[in-house]
Parts: sequence; C-alpha cells; structure tokens
Amino acid sequence: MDDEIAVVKEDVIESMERSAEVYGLSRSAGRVYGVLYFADDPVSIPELVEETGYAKSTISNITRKLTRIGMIHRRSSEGGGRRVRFAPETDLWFVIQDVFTQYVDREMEMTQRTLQQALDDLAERDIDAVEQDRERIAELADTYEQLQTLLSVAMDNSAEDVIAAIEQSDLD
Amino acid sequence: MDDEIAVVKEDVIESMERSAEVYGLSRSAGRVYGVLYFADDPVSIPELVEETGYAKSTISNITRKLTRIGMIHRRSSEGGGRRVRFAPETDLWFVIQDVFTQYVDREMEMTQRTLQQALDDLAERDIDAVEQDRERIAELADTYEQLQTLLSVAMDNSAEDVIAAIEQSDLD
DNA sequence: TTGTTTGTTCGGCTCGTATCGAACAAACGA
DNA sequence: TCGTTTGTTCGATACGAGCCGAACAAACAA
Repeated sequence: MDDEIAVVKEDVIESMERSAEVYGLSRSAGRVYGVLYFADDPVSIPELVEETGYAKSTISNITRKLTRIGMIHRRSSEGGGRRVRFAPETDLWFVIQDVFTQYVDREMEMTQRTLQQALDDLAERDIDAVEQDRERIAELADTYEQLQTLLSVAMDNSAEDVIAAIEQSDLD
Repeated sequence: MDDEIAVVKEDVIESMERSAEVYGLSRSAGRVYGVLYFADDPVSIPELVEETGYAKSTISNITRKLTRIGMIHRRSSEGGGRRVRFAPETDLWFVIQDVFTQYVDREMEMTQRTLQQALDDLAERDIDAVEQDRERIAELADTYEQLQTLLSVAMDNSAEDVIAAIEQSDLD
C-alpha cells in the first residue's frame, strides 16, 4: 500500500542524491533536501536523524551548509519548543541565482581585479617587450567581462523572463 | 627586467589557480592551463614538468582531465617526434558550453527520466492517496524542464548572441 | 637490435572531508 | 531548582583525491 508510494519517493530522493553530487554537494545533502521536499511540514533535526539514519552531528553540519547556500530555510520560532525546523526552498532558480552570486560572481570580480592590476603593471613598461602578454591578458579580461554581463542579466531576472526575452528574439 | 613580467604573469596564473578551485578543478589544473595560456607554442609534457614543478605522472593526469573537458587540446602529429603537445582553448564560453552539455545536461536528462517514471508509477494508483506527492514531483519536473530550456538556449548559441537577444528586450 | 625519450599506469603517501559518537551548551518543563 | 530535550562543537576514524616516484609500454634513433 503505502509501501509502493515510499518506493517511488525513495527513487526520487536517490535521484536528488545523484544530482547533489554533480553539483558539488554530498549525497547526504541531497537526501536531506529530498526528505524536506516531501515533508508536509518543516522538519526538526531529530526527525531528520530518524528519517535519514545519519548522526545528529552530521545532520547539524548538513543543515548548516544547505542553509548557507539557500537550499533550505530555518523556520525558527514556532508554536512548539525551541526546536529548529527546516523547510526546502522549492524555487531552484532562486537557489541557482544565490549560489552563482555568492561564488561565481565573487570569483569573477576578484579575477577582474587581478587582470586590471596586471594590465596596469605592464602599462608602465616597454611596449614592444610585453605587447603579446598584454594582449593576452586583455583578451582574458574582455572574455570575463562578457561572461559577467551574461551572468548578471541571468542573475537579476526570473527564469521565465530570461526565457521569454530569448524566445521573443530569433535565437531559437 | 624580464623578472617583472614574470611576476605579473605569475599573478595571473595564481588567479587562474583560484578560479580553477571555484569551478571544481584542482589548483594544479589552473596552473597548467595558465602556462599553456601564456605559451607562444604548444607545450609538451616534459616542458610542463619543467615549468610547473609537478611530477610527470601528475601532468599526465591533469592534461587528460583538461583535455576531456575541452579546456586544452592535444596538438598531436607535428614536425617533431612523437611528443604530444598541448594548446589552450581560449574561447571560455565554448568550454562552459562543453562542460554544461557533458555534465549538467546529462544530469537533467537522467533526473527527468526518473521523475517521469515516478509519475507513471503513481498514475496507476488511487488518486487521492498520492495526489500531494504526485503534485510535488510534477512541480519538480516542470522546474527542471524550464531550467533545461534555459540551458539549451544558452548552450546552443554564442555568448554574444545571447547577450544581444537579452539586451534587445527590456530586461536590463 | 638496443638504448633513449616520451607518456601512461600503479602503488603508496598525505591531506582534506564526510561521518560518527561523545562531550558540551542552551533552553525548556517539572 | 534540576533533569530532559535539542543543537553545536570536538576529537577520532574512514574514505577519496592529489601528488609523487617507479615500473611499464610504446615510439623513435642509432
């Protein structure tokens, strides 16, 4: 009876474990997210321990990491005791935007700063001797700027809007 | 003299090491790419050993990995002996497209298959008992389909075209 | 053929990370 | 107040990844 349903959910959760791995998270993180995703209400740490079989400390670490990247949320302060409860962020586009803004955008900013500094350093020197190197660094900076432009547009809009904008053009 | 230039290049290469880490590669991979990026001609494995200080076996593994994901290319068959030489792929957008197509697109296809299978399984059962679970899985499938659409448009066009399409709309 | 150069594979070492259980801290209920 | 529940932090262990040197394989030169 319910068993069949449980099997189907288990399949989906296992799929989430695989996905988590692809995106640089642990399988355990995928499972925790999966349990939250199918839960009717926010889930406490003891309940996650019960449902996943992981140790309390492990769940504590996983929930912290997932909370930090915005994949789950702490639903603190609520009827019951001081139990912390977690709910999943179901808008995956939002999660992606968050992660890219936190890490990729950051990395691009740092890289751009390094490249500009390098160009400044080379600018003070004999042109011919460094021209080829200067050109290469400049190209890299251009490429990065282009990627940054692309990324910031994607990060500042809903997935629907981006799709709509592209489809209304002649790209597809 | 040349030293100053070497320092600037070293800064840029170290930046590439950091970037490589953010994107799930090893620092050593970033360095190898950096050396190739500044080289005037394709570089052999012994030369990479010389320039990076890494062991021959390490360079062998790194070049294989970078070649697989399309960040560098084997320039085999060439004037000299049987030495294999490597050149960098400088079109980073092309690299990104490759990686996303190889891994993310693949993961999304697999997930979609799992989700559809789950929906089929639930379809045979009593509607009311599984309606909420079915709805959740369906939403996940929808989200994934949307992300796939977005991704495939981005992966099938040049960065310039995608940027142009978006800017010609009213998104920015 | 035989020695040399080049590249891959293998075994081992190190280090980081995931995980556990236990100790600790904080908040709640009695 | 004191015990109980909840959550975090702290070593300890285990497993995987990066890296190395050595053994091996393959191609070239003499």
